[in-house]
Amino acid sequence: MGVIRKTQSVSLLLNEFEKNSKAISAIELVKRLADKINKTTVYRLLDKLEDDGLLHYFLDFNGVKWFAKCKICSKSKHHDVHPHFQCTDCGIIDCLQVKMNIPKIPNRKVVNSQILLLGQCEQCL
Amino acid sequence: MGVIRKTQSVSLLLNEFEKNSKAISAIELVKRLADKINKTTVYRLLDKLEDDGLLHYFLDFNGVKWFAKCKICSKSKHHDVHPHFQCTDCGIIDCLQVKMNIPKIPNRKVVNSQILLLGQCEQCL
DNA sequence: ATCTTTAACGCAACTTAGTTGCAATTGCAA
DNA sequence: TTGCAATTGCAACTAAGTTGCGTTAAAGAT
Repeated sequence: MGVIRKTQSVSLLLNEFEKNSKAISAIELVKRLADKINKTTVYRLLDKLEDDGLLHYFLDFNGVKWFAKCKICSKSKHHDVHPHFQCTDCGIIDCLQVKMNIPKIPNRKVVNSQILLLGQCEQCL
Repeated sequence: MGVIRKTQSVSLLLNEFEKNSKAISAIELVKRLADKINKTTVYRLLDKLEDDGLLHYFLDFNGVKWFAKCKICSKSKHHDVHPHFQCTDCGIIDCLQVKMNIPKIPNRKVVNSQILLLGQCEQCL
């Protein structure tokens, strides 16, 4: 991985993330780009862009993969560990720019975390 | 849902959770019980036991469903919202009996959370 | 103890997110 | 503009989980 060519597919895909700052599910991306990019290519590009630190991903309440733009990540490591918020009514997901305190666990070494908060978003309240 | 009969399948399934207090993935349970209970039945029972408050479930790092015994849940609601810890080396998952502080998010109502901590367990350190 | 009801079960076929192998194409550097 | 490795599309596959339906078996009633 690492080097990535500036192909049409790459810009089409990244363009989807420029529209707004919300996260987008892989499924949704495949649908949106169905007539322009093959499903396989979408998944492969998402993996690559994640690997290169341009996107990060996480799983929603149903185990579906979502992607969002990285803000402070580098190629070598995803530093941008933050919670995500999913609205249980409309399904939308946001990255939350809040710090959460990860407790020390005796006899274990915690190196990463996945935090999904569920509830109702501004629109649905 | 609600009423559950004390069938052989139910006791076989619950018996798996009596062996120790670790969480078990649905996949693992299907495998372990393959020659005694049909796959469909395992999934249906897990759903029902979850519904009845005897088990709770969550998703691991790969989106796989895991189940564990509930300690303070009732039929009507899962109160037992706690983080889970998954070892990235051996894959084992524990329920953590620690309280995590869920931050208030402006303009949103947080009603639930899924927190997965990743790292190395006591055995693998 | 036997009957009756209906929840629970097994089986096969299905759904769907995501992956793999491979041949064809294309970006890009020489 | 040529060569070649990276990228892409296609078709077929994988695997977790679900659905429909006919059969079996708990458990209360007789």
